[in-house]
Amino acid sequence: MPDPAGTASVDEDLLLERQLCFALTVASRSVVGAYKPVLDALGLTHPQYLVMLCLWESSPRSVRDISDALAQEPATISPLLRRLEVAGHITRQRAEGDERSLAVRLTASGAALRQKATAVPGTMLARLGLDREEVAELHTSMMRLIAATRSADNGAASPAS
Amino acid sequence: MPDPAGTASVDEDLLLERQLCFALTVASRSVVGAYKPVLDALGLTHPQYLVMLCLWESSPRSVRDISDALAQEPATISPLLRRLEVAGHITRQRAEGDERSLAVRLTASGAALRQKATAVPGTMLARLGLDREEVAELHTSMMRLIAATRSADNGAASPAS
DNA sequence: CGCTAATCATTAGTGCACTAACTATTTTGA
DNA sequence: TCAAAATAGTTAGTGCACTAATGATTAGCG
Repeated sequence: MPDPAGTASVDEDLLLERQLCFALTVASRSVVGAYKPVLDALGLTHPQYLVMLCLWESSPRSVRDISDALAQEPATISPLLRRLEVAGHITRQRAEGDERSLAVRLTASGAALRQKATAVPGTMLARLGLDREEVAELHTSMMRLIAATRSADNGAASPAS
Repeated sequence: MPDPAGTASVDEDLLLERQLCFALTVASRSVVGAYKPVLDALGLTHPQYLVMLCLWESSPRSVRDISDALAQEPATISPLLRRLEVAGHITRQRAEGDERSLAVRLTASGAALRQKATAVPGTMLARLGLDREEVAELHTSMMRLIAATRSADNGAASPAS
């Protein structure tokens, strides 16, 4: 059984491996955790903050539109929007042209929250001790990873059909 | 402290900002999602896979030991271990020396699963189209980010500006 | 027109991750 | 020695993220 050249790296891969996906999930959780005290001041969770960023860019948007922008399922966004409505930041009403679609719209309160949020990015850069250049590098790496998973989905999913 | 030179970039930051934390969370979800079909063949979720990696490295471990290794709360690990026990991969019994502690131990089934898991790292590298060098670079970036959040927790919490 | 397809949003159900509160064991120190 | 503090693990409760199924509305086509 023991292949001198190959099996040695297989065992190491089960360690190295842990560093790849593991470091990524820990980094994600850690960064989101670092946002928490800052976003607590706004009364938002991190996913809710991302939705608000979406709406601050353009206000009447459908659920599908938001879920596409955030790369999440509509089923994930739905209850999240309900909480934002309860908090008074958005309204939810059926769209005029298409009664299937929902028009998610900022309230005055939701629009006003944007002013307080303008301080968040700078605060986070300071907290993490990063400059914009480092952030840009990390962003590039993440986008490459995301693109890699997309090609993985398309290419390796079902070659037999 | 509104700096006149900086105010122009504040609006842009609310877009750029989204690229930082947002790209990280999307990348994390995407990579975990890419693992799913591979880990489904082992009957493991991604967090369960990480626990098994832990135990394949050393078998009788306490809950606290595992939770430290994975940087998660014991309350997160606890129900996860219960499912792994139901699946027959581990046993849970009180430690001999300290009745408070739990000895989490691989079963024969759990140890055997390691053989099938040895193929996972190579499969994932191929699926993502990455080589070990790129993985190493990404890992370095993630570790720097994680370290940055740790210093953020320690340093920036108390001094009220 | 009327019937079927497709689309939009929601709900049900599973599993993760966290905080806070709780039980059960040590460990400690007056 | 024996009560208080510390430690180990679990449970309750909230929120996210996903898949699959449901209900409601619109679009397409014979």
